[in-house]
Amino acid sequence: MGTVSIREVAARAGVSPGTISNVLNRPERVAPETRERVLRAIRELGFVRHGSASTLRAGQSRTIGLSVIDIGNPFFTDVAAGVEEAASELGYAVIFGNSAGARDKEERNLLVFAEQRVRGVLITPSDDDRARLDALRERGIGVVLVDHPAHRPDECSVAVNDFAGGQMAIGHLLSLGARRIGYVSGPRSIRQCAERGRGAERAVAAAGLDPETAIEVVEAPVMTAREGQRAAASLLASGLPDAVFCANDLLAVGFLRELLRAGVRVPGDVALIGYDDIDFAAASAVSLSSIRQPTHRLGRIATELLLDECDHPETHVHQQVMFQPELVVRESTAGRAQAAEREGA
Amino acid sequence: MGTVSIREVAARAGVSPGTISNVLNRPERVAPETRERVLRAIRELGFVRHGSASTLRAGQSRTIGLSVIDIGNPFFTDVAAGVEEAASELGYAVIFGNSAGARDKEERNLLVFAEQRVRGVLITPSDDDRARLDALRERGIGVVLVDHPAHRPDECSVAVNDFAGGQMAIGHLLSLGARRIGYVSGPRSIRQCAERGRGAERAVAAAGLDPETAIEVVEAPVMTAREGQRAAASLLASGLPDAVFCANDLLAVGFLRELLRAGVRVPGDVALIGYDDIDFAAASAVSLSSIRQPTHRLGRIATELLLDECDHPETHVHQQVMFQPELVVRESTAGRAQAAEREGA
DNA sequence: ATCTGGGAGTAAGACGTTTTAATCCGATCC
DNA sequence: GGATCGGATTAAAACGTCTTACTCCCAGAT
Repeated sequence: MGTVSIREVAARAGVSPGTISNVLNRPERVAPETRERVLRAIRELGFVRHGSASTLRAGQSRTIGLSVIDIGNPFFTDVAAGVEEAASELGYAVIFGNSAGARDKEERNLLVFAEQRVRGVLITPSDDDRARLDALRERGIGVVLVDHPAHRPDECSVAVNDFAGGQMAIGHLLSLGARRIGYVSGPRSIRQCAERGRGAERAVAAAGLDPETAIEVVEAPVMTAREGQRAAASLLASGLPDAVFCANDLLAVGFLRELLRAGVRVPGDVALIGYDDIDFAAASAVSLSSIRQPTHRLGRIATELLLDECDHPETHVHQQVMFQPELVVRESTAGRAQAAEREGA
Repeated sequence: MGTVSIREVAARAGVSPGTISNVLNRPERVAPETRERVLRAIRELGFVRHGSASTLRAGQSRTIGLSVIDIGNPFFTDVAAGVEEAASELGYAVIFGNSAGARDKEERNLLVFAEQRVRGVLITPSDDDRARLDALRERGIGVVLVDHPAHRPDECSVAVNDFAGGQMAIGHLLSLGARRIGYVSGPRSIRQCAERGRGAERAVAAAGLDPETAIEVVEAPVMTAREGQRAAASLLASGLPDAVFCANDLLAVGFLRELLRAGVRVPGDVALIGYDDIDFAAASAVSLSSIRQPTHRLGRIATELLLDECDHPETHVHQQVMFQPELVVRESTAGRAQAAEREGA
């Protein structure tokens, strides 16, 4: 087999196996010319360290696990890209699992992570059951929650303030003069959707309106463009509000399309705002206002927190990072003047 | 530490460690009631097999590596989802790396895979250098090319016929009566773009036209919606063709947007077709015709081929799977009658 | 009664690395 | 010149699992 061990490298360089290990892990303890000789031998023999042997003996690996709810969703894709980037820079490999929102698949992912003795786990939990995560921690595996604020002070989390995002979206629509507002939500069982909805209600109340009457909620079973279209159709039938807030951009894109096809002008007749600010938001027929989340950074920070927790447990302080989302105004909610200005540009 | 070894399970169940290993790996060799006793002990102690120890001793792991060019691209995301799904079903974990098209990052990914002693590697190579892949094979690590046809009979690959896709797209535009056609390409250095372009030329030639004059090529430096808009602006200035083929849907979406904003009717004035059939294709202002690729299946099949190669090297026959893409006609190229019919629906 | 065969389980030695304690050796100090 | 020190290196024992060869024991055949 083409598999070269540390022992053969040692023989070639005329030193003991322990020295090879030192060159690999604490090069400063090895005399420069010995080190050089060893590195040459490594190169010549094409030696690659056996990660499993290393993990076994050292008791800790250089891998982390990432379990997300839906890799097909651009939001999670961006997060994953951030994770991969940061992990790779810090010398860690990423084992990746898609839970698809299914509890048992999530559990399988965690089992695989435990078997691989990953250093830590990044997870967007699909429910509020923390027993499994605590079980991991007892095994010495760090856990950081992603896009899910921690309830407890003894765990790290990185999330974006969905409540504020909801407020922000509705505040913007109100500032345009809207008084009757539609909220196209995903399943309320999804924490993010519920939070955004609560934020929306708060904003309406703060403006002195009654949330019960000012907001009309449509709950879509899944957050896809198709469901957005369907929601639009149903609102078209029952009477359109002044403005609409969709719980994500996929819904908003579908919603927009149905409006345009029905001859409704956006933002003239109805103002529309989405959530996530995915790439397509800027590219749709009427460019879409949205609430931007720092997705890539979310992934990066989560990874850095996790590895800090793992590598420096004594100095590490648990943090519940909460990013603020950001309003991005485009044509779908631009005032007439702004719209005209943009058309000209 | 919360780490329970096979030995403690053995003590609890009153058997030897070897028997635990047998229960885990060849349960049929163990008497039913002993097996039951062992499984109970495993449950009670919360034992989780140490994957690294297992890999070290057995000489082979239950992980595969996946290196893609751009995880932000929905095409690769879908492929990755297919890979994860298949691997998970077959009991394998996926280590994931994003090469971002950079040679050195790709190399780093492969090094990590080699250190982890992955069973095999799925890779969309960013260039044609096969030396590194052959080096992996010499180490006993299987390799399957993804979205890249193999040049040699001794390796597996899974790809989609880009040449045929280009032909198909242009054939469709020609059948609508188009005679001057624009091709908005990505960088020609990307194999897929070049192939689709070659297919386009062939289709034009087959129709008795001169590719040189019938096709106007615009080469975008990156394949984003923004670049699509820019390409549209430049064609608007220099005179629009009858129909346009974009090398992917991101370009097409941007292109479409710019046309609509300029008051050009689609498909009335210009017919437009994209490539990939991403979710948004159906949801854009004028729903977009496109060339669909079986992305998810691409990932699945690649994984299955890889694991077949790894698990049954003696019976495995190398395959170069070439999927055929599929034309999806929507409004952006629909004939007037079809368009009217769809509006009604 | 002895032998044979086979099913069930065990003992012990790898796998390749890391790490601890020990060794070696030349330089420095008194 | 002997003792001491400290840097560089080594020997050897782990880490947890799998696997090979072996033992044990009982059922069935002779």
